[in-house]
Amino acid sequence: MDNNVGATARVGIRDVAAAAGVSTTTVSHALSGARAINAETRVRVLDAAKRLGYSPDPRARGLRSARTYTIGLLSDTIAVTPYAGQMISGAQDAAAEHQSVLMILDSHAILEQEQLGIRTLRDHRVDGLVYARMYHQEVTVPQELDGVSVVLANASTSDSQFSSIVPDEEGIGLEATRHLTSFGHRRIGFTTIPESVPAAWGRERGYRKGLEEAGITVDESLIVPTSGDAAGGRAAARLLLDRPNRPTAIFCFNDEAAMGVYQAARELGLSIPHDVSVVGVDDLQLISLALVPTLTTIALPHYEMGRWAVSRLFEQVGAKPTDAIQKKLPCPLIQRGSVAPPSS
Amino acid sequence: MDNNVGATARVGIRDVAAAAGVSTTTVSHALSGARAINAETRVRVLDAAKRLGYSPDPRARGLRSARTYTIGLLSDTIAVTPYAGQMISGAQDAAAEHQSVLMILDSHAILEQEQLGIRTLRDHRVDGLVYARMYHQEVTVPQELDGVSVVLANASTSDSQFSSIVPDEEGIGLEATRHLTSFGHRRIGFTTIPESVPAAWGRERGYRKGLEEAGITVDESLIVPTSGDAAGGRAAARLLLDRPNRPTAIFCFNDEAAMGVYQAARELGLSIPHDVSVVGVDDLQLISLALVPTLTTIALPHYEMGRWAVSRLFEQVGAKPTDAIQKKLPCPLIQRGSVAPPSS
DNA sequence: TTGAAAGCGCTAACAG
DNA sequence: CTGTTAGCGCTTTCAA
Repeated sequence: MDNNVGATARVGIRDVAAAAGVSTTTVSHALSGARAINAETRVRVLDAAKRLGYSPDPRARGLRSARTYTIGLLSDTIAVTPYAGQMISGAQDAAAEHQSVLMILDSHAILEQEQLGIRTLRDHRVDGLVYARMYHQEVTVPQELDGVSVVLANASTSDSQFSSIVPDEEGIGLEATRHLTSFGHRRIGFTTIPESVPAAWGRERGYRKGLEEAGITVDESLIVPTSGDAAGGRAAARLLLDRPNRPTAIFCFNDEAAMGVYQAARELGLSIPHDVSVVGVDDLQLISLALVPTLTTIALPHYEMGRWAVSRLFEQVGAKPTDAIQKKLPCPLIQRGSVAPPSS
Repeated sequence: MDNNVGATARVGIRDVAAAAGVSTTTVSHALSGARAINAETRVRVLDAAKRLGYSPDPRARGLRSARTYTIGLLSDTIAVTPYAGQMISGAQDAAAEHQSVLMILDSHAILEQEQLGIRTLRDHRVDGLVYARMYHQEVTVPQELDGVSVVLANASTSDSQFSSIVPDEEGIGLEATRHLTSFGHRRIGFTTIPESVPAAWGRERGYRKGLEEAGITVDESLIVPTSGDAAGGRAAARLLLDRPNRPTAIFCFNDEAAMGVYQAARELGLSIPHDVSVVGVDDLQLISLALVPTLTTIALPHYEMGRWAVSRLFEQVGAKPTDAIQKKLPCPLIQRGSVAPPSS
């Protein structure tokens, strides 16, 4: 009866029911598996559904049952780095496995926008919410999220009721340092950032631990806090390399800083990896693969974090708050061309 | 009656109606403005709604009316570059202005995934769909999208019924070349990519036009197709710079290639911008701001494209196919440190 | 200017 | 194992 010209009317559950000669209830259950159905009947229904190209309207579904087949992703910034894309990608893949879709909202790190975003996502009755940060941070989950199932990605919180996933920052420092000591380096510089964030103190702790393991006393003058970009890395490297008894290797806070270290080394007439070895963090391939020599670096698992967070959301349905998991993800070291044994 | 322990029942339109002493119909209209309401009554309703923190359930709304307050964004890759984030960000901002939310789906450039994505987005009854590419391409809009309101972002198609937005590639080549000739350069190299895509032939056409404008005959040997990454740029620059009568400036297909040009120049003992000027395309700040000297480059307006596409979707409601707009966005040249007058 | 009633497409509760 | 009935929270007729 609803034969609009041009637009084919969407096939609904009733069409399938009619085609299969059963009630809509049976169709619903045959498709969802919510209750036992005669094998033959099921086949008939599934068949009709497939033939007609039927798939249920998630809105109607959600209106009646609790679920909307929709997951919210609320982050502070998605525009700046390639990380965001990977995290979104992981989250989306996990959501798809559960027949769900991602609703993405970026607060641009503005409180007001965040609250608006929460409101919007709540209005849409998302089944769960990933509260994500682009740079590993400690956060407090906004009150407005009360009653919503939340998992933190690349962020942690003191409130133990929330599941969260973050990179193992200490492990990053440890791996990088171990890698360098295993090549025989004993004077290893570390460019870090001045902010007191998990990435900074975690990596530093790992760095210290790695030196300790190798029986090396930490030389505090080898730890240089600067900005976490190329300019910062360049400045730090100048400080470290332009002096007697310079380090034979530098562990950089991130790949951008490593790029700056390359620049400084060049300016000082030092070659990488022959005169100085370099390890970065992030594996921003735009940089790590472009540098000459290519950069040995530790990859941050943004895809995995996004994926895990959403999967956790689904597992978490009906779980007690005490079941929350705080996960630290190990980060792989990608061996490339910027590390060699010390030459001296 | 629905006093669950812990969970506050959501306030619905009925609660507002009761509080304001009117029918749900009146509340609906007072909030949507769909029909005239007595001024006092309206105030009373709006007041009650605000006090109770009411906002309508978009699913229920969508079930009854046509709209879902949801826009789909289907792209080929969101994981690799920072572009994606900017495009998403722009799209999201535009959606928010229309009280809508973005549902993002990434096909990972796999046909099967794309079809699944379309299916999902259709199931969710998105009000419109942005069909996006991360690199400017010519595409054919999949048949499965029939009946859905579609706008293309960073992609164009021969089918004139679709609105689309792409960067003005010819303008990019023209601007870059003009900028260089305005500094007095007359031998200008161009590193491009071998693929026959709009970005390649568009920028080349602009480059030729720019030279022509300045009364310079094109030297075909100055046009070098390679891969559009640092390695490619490096190889191309070696070819261009390591010979007599070398160009005094190079226009690079993108910032990554420009990074390679920097490397080659260094290896050949040439300084930028003194011996060679360089212009890139993309303004990937990870690179353009990190290079020494900073890179003069042309920014690709991904944020704007995302934003425009979604805005267009909303304008388009009820428009005839003949109203479709194919837009080319001019791209701003960002002047930084890599261009100077030729030294010779 | 307002309200009552119907119904969007589905699933849950309640029969049988 | 299956069907009938009710109703999720809204907006849209239709009627006053």
